[in-house]
Amino acid sequence: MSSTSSRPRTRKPPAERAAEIIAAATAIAREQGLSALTLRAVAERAGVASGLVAHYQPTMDDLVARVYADLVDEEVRDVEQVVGAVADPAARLGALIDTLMDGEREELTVVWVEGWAMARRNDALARAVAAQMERWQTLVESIIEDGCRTGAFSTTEPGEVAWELIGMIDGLNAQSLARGADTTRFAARTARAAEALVGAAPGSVPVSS
Amino acid sequence: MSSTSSRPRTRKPPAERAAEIIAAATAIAREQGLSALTLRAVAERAGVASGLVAHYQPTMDDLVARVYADLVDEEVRDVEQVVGAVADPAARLGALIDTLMDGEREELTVVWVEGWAMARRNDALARAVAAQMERWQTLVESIIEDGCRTGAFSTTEPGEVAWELIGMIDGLNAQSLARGADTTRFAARTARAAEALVGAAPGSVPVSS
DNA sequence: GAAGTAATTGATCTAGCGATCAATAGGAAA
DNA sequence: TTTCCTATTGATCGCTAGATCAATTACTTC
Repeated sequence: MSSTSSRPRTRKPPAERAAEIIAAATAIAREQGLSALTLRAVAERAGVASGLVAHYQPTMDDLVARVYADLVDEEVRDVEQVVGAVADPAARLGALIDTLMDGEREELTVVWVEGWAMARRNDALARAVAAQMERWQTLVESIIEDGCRTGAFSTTEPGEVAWELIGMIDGLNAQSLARGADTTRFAARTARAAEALVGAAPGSVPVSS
Repeated sequence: MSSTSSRPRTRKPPAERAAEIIAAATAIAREQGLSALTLRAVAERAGVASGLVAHYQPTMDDLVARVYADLVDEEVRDVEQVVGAVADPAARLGALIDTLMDGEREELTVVWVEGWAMARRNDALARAVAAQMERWQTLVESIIEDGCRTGAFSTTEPGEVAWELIGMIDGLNAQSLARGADTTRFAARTARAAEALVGAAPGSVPVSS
């Protein structure tokens, strides 16, 4: 009667297994937020014993930071692509606002907000949050600089204005998360505010809504 | 040798004790955030057995929501007072931006951000967050309406603009929390954006920085 | 002064967390 | 085939969380 029903073992190359575990963690974070990332939840999702997760990710704090960085990195790349398809700086700024406020990013807003909150108790995550914010800032700053070069925009501090724009958009997304309201209807107004900040003519930054 | 060193009991009127417990919880939340609100931490702070906290606050979720509501309520009243001392609508809007971005409210920004994150797993807190956001919105909307009445502002949707302003300011405060950067230097720029949103003349909303 | 009410205590229960580790077994190398 | 390495397992440790409750005791009432 020694029917110890043990899980069938499948041995994989370490790199592959490690990738699977991170993929499982990323999927959980996307669906349920960073706070749902527990050792056991990730193990179950990956179809693996909890000890194996710990083997590949010695501390959960690091895994959370890694997943956060991966998710935001993916989003930044996505937005870079959307925005890169538009040539005119003003239109590009409009496309940025559009895509960041189209309501399709609520999953990532959860991650973003939880990142802010959890970073206070997780140093690795705090570093990841800071790093990803700077990626955003760099992206936005380059759009503003382009606009200044073509004369569409006019500001002496594109870097600071970029931070301000990011803060605004993040805040509006966080608010829509908390209120269950739609962000889309703020896009046009945000474009007007953005024009004031970058020194563009009123109405020159187009949004699709 | 029956020296069971038990805590000396002090019996108080239920209302007084309940108030003490809430005060202890509020102090912890202010200093360390909402996530530091544990049954035992509150009990220790209040100088009381853990069971007594549970006696007065049957669930921690409710206590967290209550503390959140109290803290934000206090802040709203404070801002109402600051802003109420200014007669001119444009100056009042400037005073609002000033006081919300003077960097003295980092403690409450932590509470605010944690509220967003924790509300997803705490229904009572979610309701409190929604309620407090509406208080802010009402406050800002009334300023905008005043400005429209005097002709200083011009917008057909003061309520929507109020939501937008709140989102912007919250986002910038959250950002400064995450980056460890100063919010103050964004105040002037935020005033420019606010002018665009409420339909005020550029430079008409004054900030002290 | 006695009796009763209820405020208060602290131990205890269940549940979940991250982390650790001896034991097991898959698969490559000899 | 046999040997060896290590990927993998699952039990377990220590800790903290919220919640529960019988026992205790301070205070009110009669």
